[in-house]
Amino acid sequence: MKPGTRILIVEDDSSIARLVQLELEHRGLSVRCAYDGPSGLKAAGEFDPAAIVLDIMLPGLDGVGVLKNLRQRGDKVPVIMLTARDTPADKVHSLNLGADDYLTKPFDTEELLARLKALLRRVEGDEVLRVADLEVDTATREVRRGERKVENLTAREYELLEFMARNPRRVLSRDQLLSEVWEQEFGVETNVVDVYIGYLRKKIDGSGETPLIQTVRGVGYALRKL
Amino acid sequence: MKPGTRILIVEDDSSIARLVQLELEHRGLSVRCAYDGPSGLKAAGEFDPAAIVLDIMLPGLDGVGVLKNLRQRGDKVPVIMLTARDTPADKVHSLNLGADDYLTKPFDTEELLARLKALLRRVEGDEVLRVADLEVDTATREVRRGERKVENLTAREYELLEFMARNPRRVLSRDQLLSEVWEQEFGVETNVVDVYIGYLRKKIDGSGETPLIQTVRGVGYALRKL
DNA sequence: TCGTTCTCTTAGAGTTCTCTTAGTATCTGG
DNA sequence: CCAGATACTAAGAGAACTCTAAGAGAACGA
Repeated sequence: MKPGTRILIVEDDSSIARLVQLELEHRGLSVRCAYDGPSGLKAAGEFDPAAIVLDIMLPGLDGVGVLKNLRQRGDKVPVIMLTARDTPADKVHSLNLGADDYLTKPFDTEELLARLKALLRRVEGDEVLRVADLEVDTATREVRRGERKVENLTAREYELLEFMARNPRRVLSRDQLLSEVWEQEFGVETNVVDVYIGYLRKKIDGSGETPLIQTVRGVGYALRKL
Repeated sequence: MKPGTRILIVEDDSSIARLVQLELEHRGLSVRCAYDGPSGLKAAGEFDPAAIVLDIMLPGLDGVGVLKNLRQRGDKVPVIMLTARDTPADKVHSLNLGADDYLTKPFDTEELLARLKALLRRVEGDEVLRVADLEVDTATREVRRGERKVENLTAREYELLEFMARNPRRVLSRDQLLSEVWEQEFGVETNVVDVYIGYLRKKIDGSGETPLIQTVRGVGYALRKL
């Protein structure tokens, strides 16, 4: 998530809104809050957020109404819906019409963060990362090595590769990879990074090409031409 | 986290300060403590730390005041705030003032370490150290001597070279190198430094170039053009 | 539900690195 | 120029590191 990315929270319970705001700002995001449907809609226009966290239950105009309105005026901003546990099923289903994700209250802030992150990644990163003749299309998650298309990367393998491609040439320590790709605190004793590097090598470097994934003994790994 | 990185702890509870100090020093960091706001400010100026761990509650001048002062005089040193209770006002306040992260007491030392590490990584950046025609890229750990790329430096060799490149022209004693690169206490009887200087010379100075690694008889070694 | 795929752990083999030892070379002061 | 001090080098043992195969359990999809 790029620092300064704008997030709009539309939520009538101001203490929940506040909590979420603090957590997001802590991550470097720029946050604005609205406390009812109409002002939420207005803020969506003026603030031009990269994503919206939208409560279903709202005074004035409810979340579904806000969403419908947004889509009608052609706004494709990604939206995460917050639904109370007892929200009728048909309402939840109607989310499929235009929400990108939803969360049931009460929710874990970590959970919201994770989904937001995923959502933003889908939207903000339509870059193609290039390292030597390796291409990683972050929008479609397609990977090519020269002419050859690399198929069947699993989710974890892809994330590892993308992170490395975002930091080309740099030597990345196992701790760094663990915390960035696996979101584990460092100090955990595991060799899962080594194993996944092995998997990637089979798929990326495994067809007689000059290897791009380098081991830096005693430190970690780097993605680069030798 | 590079060994020898200077960290300043400003915390009035000396037992907490002590605990943190011990943990950090154990990781090879160089730590100084201050126990009130004004002396914290002073230490920030004199000690020139790479990061500051700053308690909000302090006698004399509180953490927010210290931070404000630092920023006013243009000091961009990264700061982690320690907040006693989970007071949102404090969080927001300090983050707005330019704190880089915060932790709520009581906190886990591991947690602090993790955040410190992340912070330093963000700041430390990718320097390229240069001594004469020798280049040491600390991000990629690539080393060049003029046009020639120096390959196959082992971890220890690289660390020694990087440390010397960070202290160019300075004569470094064996004890100094032992404690900074090997993290050994003084007085150990070993000639491992000599041996590694020898390895480095083969790889750095070994191809007919004018030698950069000088022996200073009776004292130690220096990295410099003669 | 059942079978498949994915993730992560474990453990052992092979490799590379580190550091010690011991012997040789070089320097310096007298 | 010699003797003692200091620095350098080669070789090897043991430790540390990395890679891989195999498999258990979780997650996923039909």
